[in-house]
Amino acid sequence: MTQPVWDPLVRDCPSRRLLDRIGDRWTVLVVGVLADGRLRFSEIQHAVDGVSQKMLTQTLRALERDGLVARTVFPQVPPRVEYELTDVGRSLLGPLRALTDWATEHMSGVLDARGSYDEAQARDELAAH
Amino acid sequence: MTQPVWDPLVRDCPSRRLLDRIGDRWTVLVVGVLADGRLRFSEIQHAVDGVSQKMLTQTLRALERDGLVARTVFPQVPPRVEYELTDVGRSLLGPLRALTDWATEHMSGVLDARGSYDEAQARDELAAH
DNA sequence: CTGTATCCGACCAGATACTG
DNA sequence: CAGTATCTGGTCGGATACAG
Repeated sequence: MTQPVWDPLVRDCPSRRLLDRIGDRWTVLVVGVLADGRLRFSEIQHAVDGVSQKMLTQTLRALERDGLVARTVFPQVPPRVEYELTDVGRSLLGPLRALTDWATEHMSGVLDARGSYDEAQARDELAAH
Repeated sequence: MTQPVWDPLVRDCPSRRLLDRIGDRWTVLVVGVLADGRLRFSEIQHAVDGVSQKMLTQTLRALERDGLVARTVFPQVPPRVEYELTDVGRSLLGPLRALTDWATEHMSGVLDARGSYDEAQARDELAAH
């Protein structure tokens, strides 16, 4: 018996590229803050702590290109640009929430496991002398 | 109203670090091929197309450190090492499947959106001359 | 305010060679 | 078979300066 559920992931490049996008450092966070509604560029930057202007621009462009985020420019001075999730973008919220829920639930357990592993490593290194 | 669901993601570093791990290039694929059961190192490498020995080792070590994968060494010559998901590791399969299902379902739409966006870009660049 | 352009350091990942 | 060690090119991302 093979792994039918995972075949697309392993063999099929297109779906893997989608996962690559989700995997980057800021995409999930940006989609997250856009979950509630429209936001201006500066509002997103403020909400996603630590993101640089360059990275936020790149992330939003990629999301727009993939049709997950809609960009609206208001012809004003100074400029006003607002971003919001499209229907497709919103459809990603469910799966993403499943992941973050898992992370929240298992965070402490994983952190403990890391501690134990690192302790064991330290002991082994000492024993090597 | 704030974004209560996403606050942990944006502000809480530990849970973000968990997502960072999932976001790397090979973790999801390795967890995927281990979904069915125990596998040897070489079997995993064969199943996950394109992964180098170095990256597979690093990925498996990280998963072991986090308690998502169990590593069993058989004291033989030549060595035999088997990997399998722990209970925690298996608990990640559900959320992961939600994501891959989403990717499969929306793949073509996203690809179309990319094509349209790139076309529009090309037109704009031509119009600039 | 919302970008774009450029430079540069840090990290990632592949290739290769070697070991128990 | 299952790693470790090292080198190196490429990419990511931050800082800065500047533009519309």
